Amino acid sequence: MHRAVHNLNQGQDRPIVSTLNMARPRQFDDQEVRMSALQAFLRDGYGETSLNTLETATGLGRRSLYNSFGDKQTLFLQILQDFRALAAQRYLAPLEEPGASLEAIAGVLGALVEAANTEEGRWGCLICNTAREPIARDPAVAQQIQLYFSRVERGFTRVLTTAQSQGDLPPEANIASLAHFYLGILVTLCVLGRAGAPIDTLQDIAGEALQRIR
Amino acid sequence: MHRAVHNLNQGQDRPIVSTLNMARPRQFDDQEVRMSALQAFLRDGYGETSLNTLETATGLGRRSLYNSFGDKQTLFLQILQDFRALAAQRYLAPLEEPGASLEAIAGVLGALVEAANTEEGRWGCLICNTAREPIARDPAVAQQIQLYFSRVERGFTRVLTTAQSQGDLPPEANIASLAHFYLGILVTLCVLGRAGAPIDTLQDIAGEALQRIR
DNA sequence: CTTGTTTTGCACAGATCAGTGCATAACTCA
DNA sequence: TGAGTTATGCACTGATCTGTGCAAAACAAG
Repeated sequence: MHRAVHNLNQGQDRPIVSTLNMARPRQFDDQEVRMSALQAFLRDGYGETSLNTLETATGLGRRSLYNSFGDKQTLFLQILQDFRALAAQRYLAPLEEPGASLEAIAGVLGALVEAANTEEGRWGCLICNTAREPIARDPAVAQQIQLYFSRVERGFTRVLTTAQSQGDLPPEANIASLAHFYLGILVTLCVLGRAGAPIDTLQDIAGEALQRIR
Repeated sequence: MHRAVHNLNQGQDRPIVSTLNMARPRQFDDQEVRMSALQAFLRDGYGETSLNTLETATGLGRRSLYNSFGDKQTLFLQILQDFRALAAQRYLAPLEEPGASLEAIAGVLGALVEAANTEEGRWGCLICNTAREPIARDPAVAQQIQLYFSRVERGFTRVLTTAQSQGDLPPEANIASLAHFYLGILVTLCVLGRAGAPIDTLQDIAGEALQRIR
């Protein structure tokens, strides 16, 4: 059924646990396992990802999953954090660079459209997906969603503000309003991508949205 | 537990079944039951709405549910159709009136923002919600989603086209692209509403989006 | 090799899931 | 009232769910 093979302790053994008398080492890499679990959660959502699915996705037995990551919800919270960091690095990076111009917004939207070309990219954004699940009513999960959205909004706000101060945006432009707007565009690109909309549609949306600041 | 009381055969008895020798009549109204089930599906999604939930939501026993509507998936398909009709009537109506102007678009977006003031409106759009669920991989469900999105897009296209022909839009405006854009805005309003975004945010998004044609 | 520690596989518990068989209730019509 | 028909309540099935107890496996250190 599920192989727990991997390569045993590939590379150097990291000091996972700081016990004096070391025992049986783990047969997996924490990071890899979390990435595999992320795939599963992206594909099926929290509620419909069973532990059996997680076992086959990660290659671990459920006992190892529980020992290492706690129960399903605890694991999911860790993975939400992983995703936030990953998405920030992959998509929000241009937005958060020190001297980012308005082009950074085009960069973000373009990257999202681009992502819809890959199968995994079609699975959407774990934050947006989770926002529509019952688990989103859990306070800790809701906080993760809030953290991500406000980070996105802050990124847009920063870029728009500097652009306005440099004369790339008219003084009467409403920065906060535009930031909300582009957050909305980001969300819809993820959601429609997941829904299977054709790339052209996504491109049109991004294109029209960018006209707002051009 | 669950009451199957209602009022027995309220109003005139509709000719539900065309049998010569009538038997025990149903103790519920089909339409009401489907509306209650819709609430449940909106709140928890297809995958996480159990039959127990449907029983308490509708007030019926599961045996009656199965006899009258078939299994869970069949019921859900009927309700997807109900929702399409309901949403079209409630939100898309201004868009589909014969002589609709650009103001109709503002009307649609405004109505969606408005809906986020109610608790039920916060539950989002069943189509958008379902698009993210594993059940959306079912062909019949996918078709429902497709039908709704294309109807929305067609509505926007019609209004934009007539507006352009009347000089309310510049001749170089790309109608198809704008229709995609407003479809995207519609989706993001539903999704962010569900995600609990403040009304101001939704208003900003709608407002900025409308600037594109003003 | 022995001892100590952690990981892992397996089987199980208890809950919940969708769906069904069947007896009976409830009604129409003659 | 009685016969015919449908709706409903209840208990049940088999599958699947999350989570856990326990013993054996796998390693480190002495």
